[in-house]
Amino acid sequence: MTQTKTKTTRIQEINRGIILDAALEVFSAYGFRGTTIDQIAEKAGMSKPNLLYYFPRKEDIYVNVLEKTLDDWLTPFRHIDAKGDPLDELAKYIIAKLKLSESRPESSRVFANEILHGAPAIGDFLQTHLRQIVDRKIAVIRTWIDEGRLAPVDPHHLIFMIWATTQHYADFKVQIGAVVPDRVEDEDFYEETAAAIITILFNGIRPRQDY
Amino acid sequence: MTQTKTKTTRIQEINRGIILDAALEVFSAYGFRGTTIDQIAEKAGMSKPNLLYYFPRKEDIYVNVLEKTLDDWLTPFRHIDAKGDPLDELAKYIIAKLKLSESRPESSRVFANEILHGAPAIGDFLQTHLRQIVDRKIAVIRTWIDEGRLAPVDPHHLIFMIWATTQHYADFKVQIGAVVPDRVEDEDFYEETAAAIITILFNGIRPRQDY
DNA sequence: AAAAAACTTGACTGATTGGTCAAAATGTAG
DNA sequence: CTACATTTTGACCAATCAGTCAAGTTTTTT
Repeated sequence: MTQTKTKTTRIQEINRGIILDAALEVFSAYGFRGTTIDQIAEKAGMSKPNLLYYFPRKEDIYVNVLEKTLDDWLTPFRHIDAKGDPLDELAKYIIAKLKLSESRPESSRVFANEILHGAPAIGDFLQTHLRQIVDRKIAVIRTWIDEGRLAPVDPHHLIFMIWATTQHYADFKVQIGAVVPDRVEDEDFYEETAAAIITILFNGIRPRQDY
Repeated sequence: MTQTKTKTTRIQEINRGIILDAALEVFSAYGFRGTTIDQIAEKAGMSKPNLLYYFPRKEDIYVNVLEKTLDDWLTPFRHIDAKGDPLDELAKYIIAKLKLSESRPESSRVFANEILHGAPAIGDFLQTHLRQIVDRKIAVIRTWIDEGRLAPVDPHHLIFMIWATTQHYADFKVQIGAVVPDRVEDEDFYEETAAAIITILFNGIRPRQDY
């Protein structure tokens, strides 16, 4: 067996982690081109050549960061459970994504930036893996609609709306902060946000008699 | 009167326009740092020094492009009319924004990219001008709600939801294309999208007896 | 038609930056 | 303790790129 040895040492594991954490912050703030290896190295507390010892190319760091963020991003989506109550499941999903937007906005931004620029690094992933997962959830939503447990809406656009809205609170935070400067710093802003979004999404904005 | 002469010639007007059009495309694809002046110059069909004759710094081009996109972006929002029917006005706004996402996605992307990276060039604008416009529309929405012509939802979050969703179709086009590859190329995809979004937003996704 | 103003560009320059290299320092296995 | 592998870094290189400059060409004015 010509096995390429891939023994990962303790130091390697630690340093790769440090580098990826530092890189996430820098990439999220400045984008791929706007980020310099020196910036990441400084934030990671090591020399540039040392960093390049762990990730030989700038792109390697970027791809690794992206893979991590993709996972963050998709995990709550995967957790949507066909057997659960439709509204509960979607509410849970929205809350989970908003919580992520709050706790790890950098992650969301790196992802958004990649898509915005045409997904040069993860285009393939989107067309294969993401599409597959989405197809599966689309089927779940259709079933819910067929069973009369959800209003008859277009599943794709429903998903896009939820993605867009939850993503927005991480990616456009600066804009939100400029428009509602007082509330955005509140401890419970994200809970208030979740409640507001869920209310609108569930009930719509058309006035009803029964209020 | 010490008047600085600002006589704009015909050639200046034409060339500035050509440059800004070219720059919009390049900035939207590669971001500020990712764009080189040479790229813009080539796309504009002129030499780099000539381009710099019209806009002395790279940032000048960028700021000018941003101002144009901001205008695109805000015009439909300004058109929301307090005297109109609430649902009609919001539907019109959604349709206008989606139409823009379709016809000028570059514009939307440059704007998104700027916000994503913390709005270094237009932060002030957001905190003053944008905030003012938004405050005014928030008041309109509150009035509509008080009059019982709109369900009692949080006006800020309603606006954010609409912004997020409509923006999404321009900014995340690659992702949408990966997930619904067949439909996205259709002539009437944007009309279908508008209809789906409006349905969800107006009626919500909670199933009702009266279907 | 001549002079002035506006426009255009080839050839540079200095700064930045992704990546290399060889040598030193540190860790580890026997 | 010793030999070997792993980790670390200062010094460096080549490419890229924002911006300059001086010399030319074209357009406008008189």
